[in-house]
Amino acid sequence: MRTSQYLLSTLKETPANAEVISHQLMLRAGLVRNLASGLYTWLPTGLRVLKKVEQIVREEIQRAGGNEILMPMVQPADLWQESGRLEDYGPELLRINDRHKRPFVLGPTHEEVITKLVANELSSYKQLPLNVFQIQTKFRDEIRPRFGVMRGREFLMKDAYSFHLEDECLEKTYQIMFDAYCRIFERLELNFRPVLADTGSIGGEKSHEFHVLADSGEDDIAFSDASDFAANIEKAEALAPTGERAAPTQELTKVATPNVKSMDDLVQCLSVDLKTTVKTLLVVGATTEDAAETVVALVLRGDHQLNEIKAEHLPQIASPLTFASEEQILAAANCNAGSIGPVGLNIEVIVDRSAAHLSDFVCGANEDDAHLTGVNWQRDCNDISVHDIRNVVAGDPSPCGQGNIEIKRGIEVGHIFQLGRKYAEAMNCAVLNEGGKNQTLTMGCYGIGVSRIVAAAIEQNHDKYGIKWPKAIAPFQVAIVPMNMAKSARVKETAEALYESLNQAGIEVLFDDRKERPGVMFADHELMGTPLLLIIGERNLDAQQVELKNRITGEKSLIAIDEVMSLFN
RNA sequence: CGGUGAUUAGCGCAGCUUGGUAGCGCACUUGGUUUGGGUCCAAGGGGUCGCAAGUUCGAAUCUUGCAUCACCGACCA
Repeated sequence: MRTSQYLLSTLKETPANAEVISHQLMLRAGLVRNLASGLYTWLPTGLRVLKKVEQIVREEIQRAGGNEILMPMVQPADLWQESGRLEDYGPELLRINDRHKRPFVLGPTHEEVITKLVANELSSYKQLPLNVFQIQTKFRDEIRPRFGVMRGREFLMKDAYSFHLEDECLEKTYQIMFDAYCRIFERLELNFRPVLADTGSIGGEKSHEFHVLADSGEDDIAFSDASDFAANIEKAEALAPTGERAAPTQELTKVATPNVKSMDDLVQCLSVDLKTTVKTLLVVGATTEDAAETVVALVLRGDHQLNEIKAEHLPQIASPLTFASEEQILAAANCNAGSIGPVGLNIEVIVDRSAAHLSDFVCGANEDDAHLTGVNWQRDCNDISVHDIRNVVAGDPSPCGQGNIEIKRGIEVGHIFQLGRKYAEAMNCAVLNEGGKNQTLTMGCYGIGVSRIVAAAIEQNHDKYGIKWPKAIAPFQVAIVPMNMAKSARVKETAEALYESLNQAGIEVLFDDRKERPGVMFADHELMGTPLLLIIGERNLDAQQVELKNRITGEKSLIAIDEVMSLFN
């Protein structure tokens, strides 16, 4: 490709509304352009990268036994009615009507469509297991699209689905896909980790996320510093403190704490360690039939954070987790949010394991501007249940039993689930088993965010000059950069000849035939991240040499023109 | 959806407080100059100042409403 024929749209200045580095560089290097919130056009350079990621994903999923298909992006709402997700999925699901006013949705995922298809196509256990996938545009009407293509509303995703008669078989395919995912991210040369994950709205039993480690990531990942253990913080278990709880030594005392609204205020006011206090949060309880909305108290040590996922998994608590309103708080605790405590509270009290291990602690008195000190479980507050409801923090013992927790940020680029029979049951997806009886299938589902990977790769591979593509996904393998070609016939001749040979050899080469100054060309190629530059100038032509510059290492060397082609063998 | 902020040329911004009919840098076009790291000189083109209403002799500027975009929270590949 010659730059004179190429849509090379680089920007010198950073667009104002791009926050993270990958978004800035994708705009500056001319990979994408914004159309509307969360919607992006892929320009030639970006599309080249996207296609390469897509191809690597395709090859590895095929190697793992996947059959590629392509399902419509527009799906009848009826199907979603059938699975129950028309209501469950919420406003992220974009609903549309056709000209006959028939309801459709824009597919955010394809469990319904594929399950329906398989239900129709398969009739015997002999056809199992089956693994099918597609690489398709998805639409999710995200509440807040951000960070460019990292969280767009429209995005490219590889989604695979496997079907099995028995759970053991699903388990096997799950492992095969797990391995395929590892190979994919290895080929992409990304620094990634598989982590234990919550199954979220898709539902199911076992689940791993694949995260690319980067500070700009939106998820916190908990690692053990002594083993392979890694889990999304949503999922990472906070172990109960070891040893017996210390016996009470203090009297229960009410102290005045005027204007104390937050934990910080409390620590200031009473000069106590945050770790010897507890905070009490009121949330809406699970609604029972014909009963009014109830309120449940959650008690955490002052320095800990509530893990909303863990909390909403408890049967006593409404899902999604909802905090109690001011009126509900007043009604349940007789005070405002800053002074709630578990002592004498007339509602269900759920205490975190760490908070439950405290003795002689400080808490709200259920009376404005007052707290209790010297509080002790059992003696002062008895009717409680203890659960793990907090986020792990760095330094906690790892739940795997080895080492301590470290926390890093990650970008979720893949997610695999063992779905079980949820969709197969809803969509009536069954085959005849060996005994000639109808048997509902069990399913796995496996996603990869193809467009998100492009952004994630940049987050991990850039410097102050621009993108440093991993070789496997660079838009071009090499760029020819001639110095002052307009004035030097020799330079032009050499550049044209090299371009011709590289093209002949099927190497993706970008020939910078613009009439630009060298600095402009260097800057553009560095921004775009082409791994190799062939710099052709009068300076080295007498010796029949050209200069080779490696974008990744920054190394420069001279190479005989005759040797150039051998670089690509 | 809640909180915050923005919207003036393709991009980045100034002008708004104190109303008088729009400017800077980059990019673009033409001519010259320069040619191994974003040259320099000169001349040019390009703007319904997000939209609508109001106040006023007069609105980018003041008022009100709306829209869009972004940031912080809940969602997720």
